[in-house]
Amino acid sequence: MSEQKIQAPKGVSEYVPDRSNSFELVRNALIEPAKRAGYQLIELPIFEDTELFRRGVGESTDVVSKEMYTFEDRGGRSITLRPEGTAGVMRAVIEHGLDRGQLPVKLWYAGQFFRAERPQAGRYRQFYQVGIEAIGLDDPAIDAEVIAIADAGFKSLGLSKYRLEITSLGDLSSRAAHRVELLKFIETLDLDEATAERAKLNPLRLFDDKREEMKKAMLSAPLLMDYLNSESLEHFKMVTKYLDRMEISYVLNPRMVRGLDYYTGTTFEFVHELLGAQSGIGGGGRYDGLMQALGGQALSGIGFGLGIDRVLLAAEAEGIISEDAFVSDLYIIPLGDTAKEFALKIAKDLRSAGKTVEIAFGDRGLKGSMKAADKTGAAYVIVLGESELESGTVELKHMQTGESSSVKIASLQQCL
RNA sequence: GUGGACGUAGCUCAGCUGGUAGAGCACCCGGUUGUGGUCCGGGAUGUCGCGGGUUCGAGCCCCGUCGUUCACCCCA
Repeated sequence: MSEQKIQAPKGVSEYVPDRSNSFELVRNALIEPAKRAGYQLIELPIFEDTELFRRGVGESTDVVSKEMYTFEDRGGRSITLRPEGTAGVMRAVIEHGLDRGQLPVKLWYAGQFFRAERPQAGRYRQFYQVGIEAIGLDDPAIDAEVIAIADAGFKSLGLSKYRLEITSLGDLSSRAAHRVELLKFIETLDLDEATAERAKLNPLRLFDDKREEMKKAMLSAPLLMDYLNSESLEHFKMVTKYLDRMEISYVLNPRMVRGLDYYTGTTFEFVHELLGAQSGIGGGGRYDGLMQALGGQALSGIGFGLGIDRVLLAAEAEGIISEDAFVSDLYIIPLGDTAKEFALKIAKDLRSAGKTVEIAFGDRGLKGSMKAADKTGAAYVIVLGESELESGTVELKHMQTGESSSVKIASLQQCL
């Protein structure tokens, strides 16, 4: 009688071999450009005080109002599994006084995030992101560089079927002016109950409605872009100028909507063409009031979050990723117990010299072991038997050509 | 949260109008005793997601449940 199988919780994304190789490749590719731009790792807890997200992300957002994994810990504290990265980073920056040194503070992170949504292709309850934050200066050149870093990650993977959309959400005064006009406009529309409810929470949301009739109705809606004050407009123009200079192509999307309340000014999104409804592979923007809202000084910041799961899906959709990432330099087949002892020792020494070495375990016979060696894709194979142990010499077989040569065990390292 | 589709060996799937399960790939063993990828032969494998119900009898019908998937919503 076997026990009932336990399944993974609903909607989590898991990566097991061989696909995990692709996952690792994607994650590292997305991190690398940030490191090269001088960003440093910040490793943070996966759960935080619930209040952090209420204040940081915004009470009115869907993320906070209905998608958080919140629970009480044993001390009666309200804890929430992080639904996004920026709020936690800001909390840590303030708590550790990182903003007291030279600005901007430049940080990167990678890890899993949690949102209790209905799962769908590219949308999971536990998902992975790589993100960066540049805090403390509102130089538009930083905005451009942040965008360039994200773009470089996608490009290094070979992605091409995506586009960068950017806009500016302006500063608080620009937004307030626009909001008045937008609300006036929305009043003239005949909305169903659910849509009216959404409009109440965030009128900008209506720009994102997928229904044709709504798209049409919103065509004549007042655009935030047209309400930017001179400062905001100037900042945005500089950002696009820098992007042009770096030859990063983008499309202006004055109807872009973001789901987190803290965004101000420069805002962007990377959209992939081959993905389904969940086509955003990354996005981010500037946030002016966030640090202050969390009890820190009034510094601005900008950052992005890139979805590793979705970038992997996109890379697979473009057919630019292969799973066979792991290949050993040498595969050792020991015949007999004494040989096994030597195999372990040889493998250990070669590994500490930087070689990737595998051993055939389980006494399965030479033929089976050769098959196993073949499957791992190892470059070379040696068989360790009595005669080899006596002579201290092995036949080093190159698997692709099938040719082999006699090599002293002591000098294996130089031959791999 | 709302609506639709789906859930059979590790994987991809077949299974006619209900009669207690199959293919391909993968896996293991062997093809004269120490050398792989091809070929040939042999083999193991499933509480047909789970729980109820209808029926003489259910993988096929009904209900529930869990999960997957697609769209909405939202977003990475």
